[in-house]
Amino acid sequence: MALDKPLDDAFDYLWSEELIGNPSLGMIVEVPFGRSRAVGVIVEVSNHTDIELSKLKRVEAIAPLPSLDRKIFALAKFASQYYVHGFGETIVPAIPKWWRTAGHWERGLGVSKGSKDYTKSAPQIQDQIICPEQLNQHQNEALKSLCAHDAKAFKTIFLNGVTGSGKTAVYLNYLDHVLRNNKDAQALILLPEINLTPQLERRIRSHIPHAEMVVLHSGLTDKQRAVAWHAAITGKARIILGTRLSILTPIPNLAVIVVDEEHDGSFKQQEGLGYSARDLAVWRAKNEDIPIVLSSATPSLETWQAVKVGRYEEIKLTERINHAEMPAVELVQIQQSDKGLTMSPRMKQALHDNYQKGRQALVFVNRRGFAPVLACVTCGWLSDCKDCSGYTVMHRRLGLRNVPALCCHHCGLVKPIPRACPKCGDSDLLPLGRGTQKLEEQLHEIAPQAKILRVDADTARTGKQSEALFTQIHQGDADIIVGTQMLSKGHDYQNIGLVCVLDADARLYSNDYRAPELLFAQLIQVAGRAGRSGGERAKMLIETRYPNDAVYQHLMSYDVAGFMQYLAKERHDAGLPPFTYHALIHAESKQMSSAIEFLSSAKEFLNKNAPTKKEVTCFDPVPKSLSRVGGKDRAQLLIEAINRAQLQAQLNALDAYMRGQSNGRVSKKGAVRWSIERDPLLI
DNA sequence: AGCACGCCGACT
DNA sequence: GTCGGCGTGCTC
Repeated sequence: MALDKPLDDAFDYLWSEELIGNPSLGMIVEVPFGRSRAVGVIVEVSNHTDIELSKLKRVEAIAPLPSLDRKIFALAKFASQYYVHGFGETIVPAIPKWWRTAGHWERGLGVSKGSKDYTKSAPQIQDQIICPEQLNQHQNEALKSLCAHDAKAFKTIFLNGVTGSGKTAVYLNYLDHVLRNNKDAQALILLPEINLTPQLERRIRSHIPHAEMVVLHSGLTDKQRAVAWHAAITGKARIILGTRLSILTPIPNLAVIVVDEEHDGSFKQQEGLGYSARDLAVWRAKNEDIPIVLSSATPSLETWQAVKVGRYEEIKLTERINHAEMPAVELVQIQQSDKGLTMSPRMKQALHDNYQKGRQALVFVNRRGFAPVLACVTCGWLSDCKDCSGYTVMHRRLGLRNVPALCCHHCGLVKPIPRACPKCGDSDLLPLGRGTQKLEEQLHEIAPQAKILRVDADTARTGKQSEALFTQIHQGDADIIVGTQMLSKGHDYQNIGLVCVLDADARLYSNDYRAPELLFAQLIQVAGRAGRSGGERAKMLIETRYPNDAVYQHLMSYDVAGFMQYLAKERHDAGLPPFTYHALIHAESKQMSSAIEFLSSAKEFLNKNAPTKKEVTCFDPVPKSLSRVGGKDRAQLLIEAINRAQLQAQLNALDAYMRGQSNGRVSKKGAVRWSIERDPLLI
C-alpha cells in the first residue's frame, strides 16, 4: 500500500473479507494508520509479508473511484525516482484532497441533485457569437504540418511562433481535429499560471464546444477539484486545462498533450516533489506513445537544444497576425550609480508624447510595493525582517485596512512603519528604490491628467480583481498601466503605443545563471503586448546600465535564434545545463552550523560512496544567498554531473543514507530539515 | 508528515 | 489551579 508518508515506499495491510471484491493494483482504499486513518493506493497484492503479523491492520473501505491505471503508475514511478521522492508521496497526492477525506465517499459528489455542474460544456451566451477562429495562411500551414503526423505515435513538436502569430488558434484547431477523429480521446493542456485560465477557458469552450472541458488549478476549492479530477479519470472530460499540478491527473484516453509557454518557470514545482511539469509531460507522452506540442515564442534552452539535435521537431510561425509590427526597441542608458530613484528624462518625455497621441502605455517595474527598503539617513539602518536575512518592503497601502506597512516578501511578515530609526532614534527615514506603488505616484506627477492603473500581486489578488482590472484596460479606461511582469502574460491589448521597462537589468547580474534567458523571454513577451493592431508603430523603451549586453543587442532585432545560439555557447563553455546536470541538497535548521554540518556529512558520504567517479562533482556546502527565511537558517549542497545515470545512482544512494539518519525528512541529529532538488533553477 | 503524550510558563 | 508552548516517539 502506497501512503502519503515520508517513511516508506509501501506499507502492508490485510484484506478484509467484509469488503466487496478482491484487492487489485491501483485500487484506492482507506486504512487505519497510527491513531488516525489514511487513504492509500494498492501497489502489490501478495501472500507474504516481512512485518510481524500482529502489527498488520485491515483495509477498511474501497473508494467509489476507478483504479489508477498502469500508465499513471509508470509516470508516478518515474517521477518518484527521478526527483528522489517517496513513491507514496508522489502517487497519493495525485488524488485530490477531497477524495482522500474520510466521509466524502458515501455521499459522493452529489452533482446530479440540482447542484452546479462544473463540467458543463454548453457555451455561454456571450460565447456563442464567437465562431471557431479563422486561420490565416501561415497558421493553416502549421496546422497541416501538425495534422500530418501519426496521431497515435509519440512525437515532440516545438511550435515556434513569434508573439502574436496565433499559436493558440493553431493548437486549438489541432486538438479539435484529434478530438473529432476519436470520440473517446482526451487532451491535456498545461498552462503556466492560473490567471491565464479564465480567458483561455472561454476561448476553448467557444472554439471546441462539442468537447466537455474541465479546469484544474490551485485556485479551485477542494470540491471543484474533486469534480474536475473525477471527470478526467472517468474519461468524461475530453479536455483537461490546467496548471502544472494537472500533469499527474489520471486520464485514461489521453491522446495529445499541449504545453503552452513551455519556457515558463512556473512549470517547475518548488516544494515537495520538485518536478518540472513540462519534462514530465514529455515523458508521459513518450510512455503513452502520443504526440506532445510545446509552444513558445522564446523556448527554454533545453527545448531549443533538443530541436537542434533533432530530438524534437519544429513547426514555425514567423508572421504576426495582420502583420502587426513588433515595437521599435530603444535602449535608454542609465548610470551605474543610478539607484532607480527617478525615471529617466527620455522615458518621461516618451510617456508624455504617447499620452498626447491618445494611446495607452504599459510601464513595467520588477518589484511590487512602494520601495524595496526603508533606510535611515543618519545611521544607515535598513528595514530588515526579524525572521529573514532579506529586507522588508515598504508599502503605502497594504492589507485589508489599506494602511502603510513594512512587509517581508519572503515570509509574509507585516509590521507598522517605525516613526523613528530603531537603531539611532533619528526620525529621518527615507524609502530607497522604487516599486509599483511609488512609480504610480511618480507617474501622477508626470502626467496629472492621465488615468493610471496599477496591476500587481496586491491589486490583482483574486481572479475577480484581475478580471475587473483587465476589463477596465480593454475598455480604454486607463492611459498608463503600471505593473509587474504579471501584466505581460496572456492578455491582449489593443491600443498600446508605448512600453516602458524600468531598471531592466536589476536581476541580470545575479546568482541566477538563467537570468539572461529569463530577461530575454520576458522582454520579448512584453514587447508582444504592443502594436497588435495597426496604427503608428509602437515603441519600447528599456532602461539599462549595460546596453551592449547580448540580451539587449539581440532584442533590438528580435533575433531569438541568434540569442539562443549565443546562450547555448555560453552555457556550454561554462559547463552549465543543459550541457551538465544539477541536483541541490537543501538543508534548513535553527542553527546554520547544524545545516552545514549535515550537508558536510552528505558530501563525505558521496565521496566515500564513489571516490573515483569523475562524472559526478560534489561542491562544498554553502549558506543560501537568502540565508535566513522565516526564522530558519538555510544551506545547500550543489552536485554537478556530466552523466545523468551516475547522478541518479548517487542521489538514490544519498537519499537512502540521509533517510537512515532521519525521522521522515528531519535529521535525528541537529533537527535539520532536508530535501533533494533535481534540475534546480537556481544554484 | 501527522498525531499524541509529556513536562514547564502566563492567564481566567 | 488550567491552557498551551513544542520536544520526542511512533506509525504496516
